[in-house]
Amino acid sequence: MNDHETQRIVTIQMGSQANDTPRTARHPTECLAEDWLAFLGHRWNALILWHLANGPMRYGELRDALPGITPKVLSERLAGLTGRLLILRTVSNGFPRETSYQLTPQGSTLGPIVLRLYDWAEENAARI
Amino acid sequence: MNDHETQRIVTIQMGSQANDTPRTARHPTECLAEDWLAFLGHRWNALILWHLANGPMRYGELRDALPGITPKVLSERLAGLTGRLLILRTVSNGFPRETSYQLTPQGSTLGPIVLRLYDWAEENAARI
DNA sequence: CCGAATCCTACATGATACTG
DNA sequence: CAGTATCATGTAGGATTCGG
Repeated sequence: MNDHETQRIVTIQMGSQANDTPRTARHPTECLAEDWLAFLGHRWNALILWHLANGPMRYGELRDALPGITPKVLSERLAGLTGRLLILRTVSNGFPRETSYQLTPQGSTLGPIVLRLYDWAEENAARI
Repeated sequence: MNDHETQRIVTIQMGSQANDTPRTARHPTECLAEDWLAFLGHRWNALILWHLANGPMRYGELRDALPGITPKVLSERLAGLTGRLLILRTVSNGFPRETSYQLTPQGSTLGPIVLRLYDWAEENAARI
């Protein structure tokens, strides 16, 4: 199993650098914002949330909405987002299988924040 | 060189991306927020901005304030932040040389946004 | 004091093929 | 349809050393 998207609890503000927690893909961080920025900075993650903001989507729909993403990476991202409780996975028991993903309440609250960043970028840094 | 650039057509309302811009991110993105998330998600970047929020700091001060960072990486980050006009670099002509970094107006406006993410994380995702 | 120049490794991402 | 399993590769981030 490939899990370079493990979760972890980070101490807020210069906590003791406890290494007893499972390490994440990158490096131990002390700041929650830093940690989430790293997570959201991973490719596709923010985009997936963006798409799901309009309502639930199936795996195939997401794949089609994200041209260039590979099934492996899409699975990884969905698992990561699910693990962080930003999205919810629902599987039907029919055939063919239908898996649906939708934002959790927490995932929804994240949208406006990213939106702010987007607005800021448009205003202040549209051209780098 | 990596030439298997998949062409993507997603248009979320993106800022046109100049190809001559120093792409610090791993991949070309179409969304400004996505791009900035990737940038800010790079290790140390947000933390450097955080530290500079309290006022100008010298290279050595930053290095000491960021335990574990190597001079190379610190230079890279400072260059990246400078290139994106988030911080300003000032060099004195004395000896020994004194280089000072401070937030630009744009860099300052970014702070509150990251703060929002921090608050969100504390509320909704403190324990993953 | 403030970096630049090398070298190195882990990880993030992708390509491709295959399965319940 | 909704994913795994392998395999490959660029690059981010770090260790170390040297220079102005």
